This record gives sequence, structure tokens and C-alpha cells, in this order.
Amino acid sequence: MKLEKDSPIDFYQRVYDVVRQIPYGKVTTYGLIARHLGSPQAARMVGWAMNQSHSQENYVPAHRVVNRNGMLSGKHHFNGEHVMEDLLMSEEIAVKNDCVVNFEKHLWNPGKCLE
DNA sequence: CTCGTGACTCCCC
DNA sequence: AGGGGAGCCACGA
Repeated sequence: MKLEKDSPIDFYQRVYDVVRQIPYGKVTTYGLIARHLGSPQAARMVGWAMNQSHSQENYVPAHRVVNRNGMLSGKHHFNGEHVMEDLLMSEEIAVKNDCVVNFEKHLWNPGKCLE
């Protein structure tokens, strides 16, 4: 989906849009999403967006978003300590020590199917 | 309006 | 190899 500069979509709204496009069994990183949005250094904003994601009407698979190391940095922000890990496990994604096993293998590049 | 903070990342020492 | 600083943008106090 191509976003025009006139698009009335907020930055974090775009983040949600990208995150929702992450296919089953795939994960991506904050930095990748930020880069896709045109601000490689704004990865923190992606995290901020995820923090607010639970308030969104539409479901946002935040558990598919991890840091550049494949570590579940935001697992503490879920309702339970192991919710994020459990969700990933249910998608055939192995998690060990709060890190995604074969992270690169499950990595999904935003924009890969776009444009 | 200014300051501090954050589910991040990169660069430099 | 590991720690520290800067950059990014939004939001609450």
C-alpha cells in the first residue's frame, strides 16, 4: 500500500498498518518498520506505537514485533509475562530465553510485498 | 512552552 | 568486547 504525503494517517497509525500486514509465522523488527516509514532512527516511535496498540480497535499483532536481536523486548507490556512468547509459539515460532529461535529465518521484511 | 522518558538502533571510544 | 552518547518522534507532566 502506497502512502501519499497527503495521507492523513499518523506516524504510529502507519506502524499499525505495517504490523497488521505481518503474515502468520513471521516476525519483524522496530527498526525495519521505522525504516520502511522513512525514519530509520525512529524505532523508538514504533515501540511507542506498540505501547498504544492495545487501545486500537483493530487488532495489532504486536507479538510479531521484536528488537533487532530477535529479543522479546516488549513481553513485559503484555497482560502476562509469557503471553507474547505463547503467541509466537502458537505460530510455530520457537522462543528461547526471550529470544526468537532462527529469528532471521522468520524475519519478514516490510515493503517486500509492498510497492 | 520546556523537560524527561521510552516495547530502539547506530556510531564511537 | 562492552559501555556511553546521540538521534529519532510523540506524549505526559
